[in-house]
Amino acid sequence: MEKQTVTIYDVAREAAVSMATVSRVVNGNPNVKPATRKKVLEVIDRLDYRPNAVARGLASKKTTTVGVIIPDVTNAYFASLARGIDDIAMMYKYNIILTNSDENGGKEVQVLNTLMAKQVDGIIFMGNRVTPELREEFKRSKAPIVLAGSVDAEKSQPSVNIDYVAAVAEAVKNLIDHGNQKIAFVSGPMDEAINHDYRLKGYKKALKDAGLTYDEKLVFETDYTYKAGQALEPALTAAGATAAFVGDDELAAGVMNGLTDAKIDVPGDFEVITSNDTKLTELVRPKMSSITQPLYDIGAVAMRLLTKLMNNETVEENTVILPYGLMKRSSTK
Amino acid sequence: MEKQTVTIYDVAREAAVSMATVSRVVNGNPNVKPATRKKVLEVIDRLDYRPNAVARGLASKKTTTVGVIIPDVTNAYFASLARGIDDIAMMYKYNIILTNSDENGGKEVQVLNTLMAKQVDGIIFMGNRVTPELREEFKRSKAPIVLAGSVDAEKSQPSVNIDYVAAVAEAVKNLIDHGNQKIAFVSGPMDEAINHDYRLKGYKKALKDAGLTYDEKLVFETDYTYKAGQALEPALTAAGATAAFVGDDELAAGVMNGLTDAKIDVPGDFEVITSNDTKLTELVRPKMSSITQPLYDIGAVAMRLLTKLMNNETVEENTVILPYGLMKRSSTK
DNA sequence: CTTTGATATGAAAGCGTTTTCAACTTGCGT
DNA sequence: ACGCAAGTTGAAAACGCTTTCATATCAAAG
Repeated sequence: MEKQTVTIYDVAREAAVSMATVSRVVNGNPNVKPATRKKVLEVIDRLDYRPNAVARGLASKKTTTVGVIIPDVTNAYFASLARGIDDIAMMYKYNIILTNSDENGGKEVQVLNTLMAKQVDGIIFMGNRVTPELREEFKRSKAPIVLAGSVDAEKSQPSVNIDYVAAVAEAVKNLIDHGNQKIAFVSGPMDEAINHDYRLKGYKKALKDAGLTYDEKLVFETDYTYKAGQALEPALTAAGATAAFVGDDELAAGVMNGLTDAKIDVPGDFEVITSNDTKLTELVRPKMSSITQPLYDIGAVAMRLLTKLMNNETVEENTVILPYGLMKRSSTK
Repeated sequence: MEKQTVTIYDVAREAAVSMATVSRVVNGNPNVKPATRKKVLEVIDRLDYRPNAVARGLASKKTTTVGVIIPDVTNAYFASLARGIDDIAMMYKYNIILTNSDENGGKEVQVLNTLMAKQVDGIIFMGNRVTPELREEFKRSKAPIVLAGSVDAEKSQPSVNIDYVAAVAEAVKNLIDHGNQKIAFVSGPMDEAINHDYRLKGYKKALKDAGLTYDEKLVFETDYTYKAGQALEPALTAAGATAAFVGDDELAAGVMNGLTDAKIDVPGDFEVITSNDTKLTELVRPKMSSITQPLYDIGAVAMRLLTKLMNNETVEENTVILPYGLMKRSSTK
């Protein structure tokens, strides 16, 4: 009793027209006499005909599906972008194939290949470690690819981001203005372009602008986890830091709570400012000051840009920079 | 200069074999002489041939793609499930089409239809408001559907969950054991089966078991947002509650912070216990006691179950109940 | 009534695979 | 040398749609 599928052929027969005509009414082609359109529509309704998107994809070479490579959906920052992406995708009648990469180069290459095999019309990539192999695969792709909230030092692809170096510089300057001389730079893996080539640069710039000297001992490289942040307290104190810029909100919550647990008052004795302005910043006490980013919009704009690219529209600027801000909450003075 | 795609036909020609043979080696069919397999493999490598999954899907009627309907990726609870789903999917060579529904019935029906149009091999549904129309669509689907971390009062579909009523009952009992007489039940929308038919039942059961009477005034229905929780403090105090069971972690963080901001000591003057055991419970101060759920596993097991269903394997039990626990942290005595 | 330029329609060729079925080889036992 | 089963291969028919191109149809113009 396998459920029977009704095809365009069945509709054509019942409506006494050709497949071509059925196809036309299904696709809203205007070259159909209203009377026959009505007739076909009735049959479609009666038979409950639903076009097979796979067959459609094969015939038209368009799948109305885009691939999205995300480090980890469980990360609030990327999840927000993903939401923006999906909403705009839906608005333009696309669906999203979502895959977690864990920023693992091998997995990324593999995933990219299966996405291409599935003939996605475009790809949105999130992740800050664009390896040469990956860049090679990007080039090979016939589907346009845009980076969202992610940078590639080589700028090999269209992308949408904020100005990370300016944002970080401003955040750090803020800390400096509060009288801090020893400001820690707490970062995720340094082999990620965003940390090494952008945030760190912003950090150094702020230091330099203020006449402070850069001290490697104030740079702390860890992974993006709450635990890692929490465990950082002894090292932070030992280094004599009185403030910290942190590259991820969950990580920042960790360092803040670690500090607090060690009876160090935030922001009284130690200020911390974070980067992503996810919901988390408001949930935690004290609330965390943060660089603000239009998270949802980064995703949304990236997807919008992708639709243009898929549509072969000429696009004025391939790398779009969205505005950032600084939100003072309670983890800074 | 449109990039040229190489097809199975090209490979066949170059290797001087038939398409059928190429297809066999690509699909690992053993009925191929090692020598010709080698020859074909070489050509595939030389031409960089990549099978077109869409054509494959049309011919084989399998897309190795499953649809996932999620209320909101931005919600930590569902995001965790999604991660479990994707990992297992990848393990079984499936991809995920992810769509946010906002638990909106109309959107859900529509999304379900496009998923079916795309010929997904199966569907995982998250959402606790299974409307009759939706149930109707479920039935119509030829692809198996399993609910993950979501209940349908009618139990119309395979699903994986924890025993919500027992879990909530235990959590509330815990509060009662601490001497609380007036325990608030803070819940998301009551038209969601999980709230009305499960959690509330558990709440009432615990009350009854302890000889306490159920008081509607202690039931607070809101939406699942931090703000909503935070705004609840006056009402909570007015009702004379000294403890609360909350149905969502972000919501719980809101009520806790609202209480704290109003100088009400948690857990000293007011205890709160939450439901989902997401990361959030650990980030917030005091850390929140919670029902623990194997979030990742709920997703993973749901996906695993789906693979069996898609494979027409006979499955012993269609509705699987995973174990829950109670984690005492610092928001309860 | 014929011509003409839209406007509607249909036939059929793909799209790139899988799969069925028949046919062809081999190796062996006798 | 013969017969046969097992192992290999290819031809061709799907799969369900879009799209091109030719053919009809039709209203208005001559």
